[in-house]
Formats: sequence, structure tokens, C-alpha cells
Amino acid sequence: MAIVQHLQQAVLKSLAALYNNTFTEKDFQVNQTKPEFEGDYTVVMFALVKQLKKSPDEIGNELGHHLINNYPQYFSSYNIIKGFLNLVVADTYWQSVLLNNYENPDYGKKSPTGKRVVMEYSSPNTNKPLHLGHLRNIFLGWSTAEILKANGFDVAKTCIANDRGIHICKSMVTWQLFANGATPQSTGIKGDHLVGDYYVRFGEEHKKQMAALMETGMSKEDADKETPIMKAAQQMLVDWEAGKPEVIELWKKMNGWVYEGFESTYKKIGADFDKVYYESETYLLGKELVEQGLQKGVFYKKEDGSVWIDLTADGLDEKIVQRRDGTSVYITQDIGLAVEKYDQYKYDLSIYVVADEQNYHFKVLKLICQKLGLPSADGIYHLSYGMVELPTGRMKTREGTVVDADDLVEEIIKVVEKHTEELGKVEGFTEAELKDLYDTIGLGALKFYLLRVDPKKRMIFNPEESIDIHGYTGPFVQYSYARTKSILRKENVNPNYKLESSPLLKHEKEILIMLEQYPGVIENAGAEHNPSVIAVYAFQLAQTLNSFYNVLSVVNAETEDKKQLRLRIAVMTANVLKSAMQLLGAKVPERM
RNA sequence: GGUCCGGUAGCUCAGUUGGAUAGAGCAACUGCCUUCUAAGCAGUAGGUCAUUGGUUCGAAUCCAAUCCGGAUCACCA
Repeated sequence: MAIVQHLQQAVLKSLAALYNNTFTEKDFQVNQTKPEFEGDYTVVMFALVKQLKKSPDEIGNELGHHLINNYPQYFSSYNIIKGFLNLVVADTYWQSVLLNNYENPDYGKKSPTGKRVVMEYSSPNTNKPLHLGHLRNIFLGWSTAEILKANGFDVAKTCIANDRGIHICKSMVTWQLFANGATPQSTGIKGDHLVGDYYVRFGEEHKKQMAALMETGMSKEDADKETPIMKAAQQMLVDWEAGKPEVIELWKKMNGWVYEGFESTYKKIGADFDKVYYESETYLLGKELVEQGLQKGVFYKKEDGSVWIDLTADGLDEKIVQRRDGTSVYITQDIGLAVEKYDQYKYDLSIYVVADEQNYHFKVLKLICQKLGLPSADGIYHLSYGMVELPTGRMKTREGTVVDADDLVEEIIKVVEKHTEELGKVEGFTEAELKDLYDTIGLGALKFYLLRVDPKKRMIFNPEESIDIHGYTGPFVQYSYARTKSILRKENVNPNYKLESSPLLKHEKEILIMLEQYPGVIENAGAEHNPSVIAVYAFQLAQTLNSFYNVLSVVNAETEDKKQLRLRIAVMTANVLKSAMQLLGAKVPERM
């Protein structure tokens, strides 16, 4: 239990003892004490005033006195300023936290709860390469999965590959027309990029053909549907659904290229999945549920045969769930997949990492599942995140402003390499170690940059800032870690030494306070599904460490006792920094 | 138009769920490498918390209205 909870309990008991009155945690507030006052944690008295009919200072004095006398293991002194009861936490408490946990690499993580989570993330289309938006999605999904594991959940990571539909046919048709059989092998182009090139080419050809049609007097709307290349794509979709062998073969071949490309990107950035669902296999899943819904009266049929649900009573609209030709729409597939996932995982929580433009869709999805009475319904949770924009505005395929994931990763690693060489601190590294270091720092920078912002907020991606390595960045945290390791290479903890309880210095205590908060930070990040909580904490801990490092010497400490204390602080800080970065999906280097 | 999200320093973001004089990083300026890594530390400067009103001991935080920005409301996915 954290000191804040100890404090709350102690206050409750003290109030009961002093005033014979029952209170709850809501009747008073506990905050960290502002640095300009003496103390570590503060109890705010004002809310108690009315009930007790005493002045804040009077209550504070009585309460403070009682706490010191009855809980000397937690509190050593107090002072009152304008109704704020500031408590100094006993040095022995901080020391006990250190001694009990400093060697534990899993400090702060919870034991298994038996609850199961399905985390769906990435979920790309198989007609173009991954871009910056996917990176935010992937890092968020991965990190949130790690954070939930640290909170004791059993997490399965999944992905739905959007591998069918008209957009896929567009790149297929264009490849047939213009590629002359080009393959990733024959061109040396990564598979997902090759296919993406033909998807872009489709747009160009379509535009040209539209212009030609419009010159003959056709309207823009008609021309959009009537170009030969669009017709060919539509025909290909029909052929695909009919299972025409040569179309299926081409589809498999080109999707195969894309998957190879994705695989290499995933490997580079450290993402993986326990299970990949393919839309080509799941897109018919919701059909029987439509039938069930009709029987239950949840859905209704219009005269033309299309099937709908009326959600106006829930403040939403009417929503179609099956077209008049009997085919299912996007949301129907999602209902089917939710059931499929539930059958496989019996999850307590099913998280979808999807951009916030689909907030409405997921609200509808959950509501429909609930109305159908599906066991999968209540666990559905949309982890919604804001779009990534450039300083110049939204990324647009047509304008060629899409930031490619592979290019970006490569670029950042290159910058890190250049900077590292300039600093010249990497003597004695082998080629392989250097490469590994550049990857660690480059990816650390990128992941930290994309995760340090609250997911639900839109974020501006500034290319120069993303490769920054100073201040609130991944490399700053990594550097701090490397510093602790540098100390521990010179000197290590003597496990037989028994620490005395000498008074803690300011910088020692600051870092212990932060370390003590880590379990609460993990819990909070999990409850909020928010990795930025971890990023902020990791940065603050690193900052605290750097101040400590600057002011106090570990290896040449004033006394043996201080040296042993600080070595333990270094060990624990290293463990926590490493753990926090791991929760963000980033590694830490021993030297940099 | 309906619904949802956002507006905090020049820029990018925090703000412990209502507490003390609103904090970081970047950019600017001033110091600090002969001592465990200066990818660092210490400091200066920078604010009408979009606006107005309300709730109360106390509001960036809660409520209402207004302004600005974004998303969404397809027999697309």
C-alpha cells in the first residue's frame, strides 16, 4: 500500500478517535506538499470545518498531533499553514520502501487478476504501406497492452487485416495494367510499398480517364463511376467474391507481398500479434446475427428488404445493418467479429485501438451488441485517439504529404547515429552494438514522442521535434538510465551492509518519493488506458535522478552508509526507468 | 443543423479528478565539465488558463451561455 493510502486510513481512524464522528475519504483531500512548504504530503482541512464546527487550524493541530503520536512509523512531524496540514513522512518509511524493493525488476507490477483482455490494434489496409498514423496506433496498442499486463491482466494482441474490398482491387487492376509483372524481388522494392505505388497510380489513371470522359460532356459524378479503370476494379471485386481463380491468385500474391513488407516493419519497431483476423474470412460473420436480431425485434426490415436498427431513443440515428441485396455492411462484420473474439477468448474487456473519427461507429457497435444481448457486449471499449497532423495540416495521400513509417524510422535512426558520432562516447562498441544502440535510441525517441501526449488529443507531429533528444524525450530517459549503470559499473551494492537510519538529504528523499509512487502510476495508466501517464512519470523520475546525480556523489559519498544507500537508490531507479520504458515499448541502453 | 471532442507561456504539452503564488520541455538569455557520462545541472524571462456569468471557504478543473477549431451523422470501410 502506498503512503497516500496509509495516510488516508490513518486520518480516517484519527478523526474517528478524536471526534467520534464517521468520515469517508471524500471528506478530505490528500495532496503532495508544494515544494515551498515543509512536508511531503498535505491534508486539506476545509471540508471538515462544517461538520466539526472548529477552525481549520484547530482541527489541523489536533489531527497532526494525533497522527504523529499514533503513526510514528509513517509521520515524523507536521505544520499547519492556512488550513493545510503538512506532514513530514518518516525517513524510516522511505528507507523501508527502498530496502524492500530495490532489487525487484517487477516492482510496481500487480499479480495476475485472472481477467482477460483482447487488444486490437494496427489494423491496416493491405493496399498501401504503414504511415505515421499507424505508428501512433501501434505504439498505443502495444504500450497499453504492456500496461494492462503490468496491472495483472492476461492480454491477447490481435489485428484485423483489411484485405478485401474495392480498394484492394484498385491496386490489383493497376498492377495488371502497368506493372509488366514487376515483383518485390525484380524491383527491389519492399512489397507493401510496391503495392502502394500501384494504388496511387490507380488514382492518377482514374483522374486522367475522368477528364477524358468529362470532355465528352459527361458530368463529374457520372465520370467518377464510369472510367474504364474503375469499371475494371468493380468487375474484379465481383470476380473476387465469385471466387474466380485467377483473381484469387493475384489477390493472394499481392497481399503476400504486403504482409512481407508489414512483417519487416513490425519487426523493426517491435510489434507483434497473437492472432491476426482477416476480413476476407470474417466479413460474412454477422449475417446470422441479423436474422437473430430480426426475430428478437431488435432490427426491422424496410419494404425494399434492407434491415435497420432504430437508435433514436438512445440519441443516435437509424443505422443500416444489411443492404437490400442481402450483403452485410461494415458494422455487421464488426458485430460478427466481436462474437468470434468472445468465443475464442472469453474476454472481460475487448479494446479497439482506432482513431477518434470512428467514435460514433463504436458507440453504435456497443449499443447494438448490448441490444442483441451478446455476452461480448459490455466488455467492448473503444480506445480512441486523435489524428496525427503535420504543422501544415492533415496528411493527404493526394497531396503526397503522408509520412511513411519506414522512411520516418530510418530517418530518425540516421539522425541518432550522426549525433552519437559527434558526441564520441561509444568507444569500444562493436558494429553490431552500435547498430543496436542507434535502433534503441531512435525508436525510443519516436515511441516516446508519440506516446507522451494524451491519446485522446489530436497531436501535431513536428518532424524536427520528433528527432529531438533533449528535454522531455525518450533519449533523455535513456541517458539517465545509462548514468545509473555507469555508477553501478564503478561500484556495486554490498548486500551484507546493513543501512543505518541517518537523516535523508533533500535529493535522496525526492527520488525515493518518486520511486514510491511508481505502483500507483502503473495502476493509474492502466485504469485510464493512457501510456502518457507513464511517459510523464519516467521523465520526471529521470529529471529527479539527474539533479541527484549532479549534487550528490555515489561512489565518493561522504560515508560508507551514504554510499550504500545511494547505490541502492541507483539500482532501484535503474529498475524503474527500465520498467517504465518497457511499458512504453522502448528499450534502454547500458551506455550511450 | 444534431451529437461528440478540444481551446493553458511564442511553439509542443502536463496539471494528481475542486486546493496554497498555474507547471515542464523546446526556442531566447546567464552561469556550471580536472571529480560516478554536459544527450546533463542551476538560474532569468515568458500567462486575461478562449469569453461572460453562475455554484462555494476556494474554480484552469463543476454548471450555463457564447466564440473559435476538429471529428462524425453513407445501402463506404
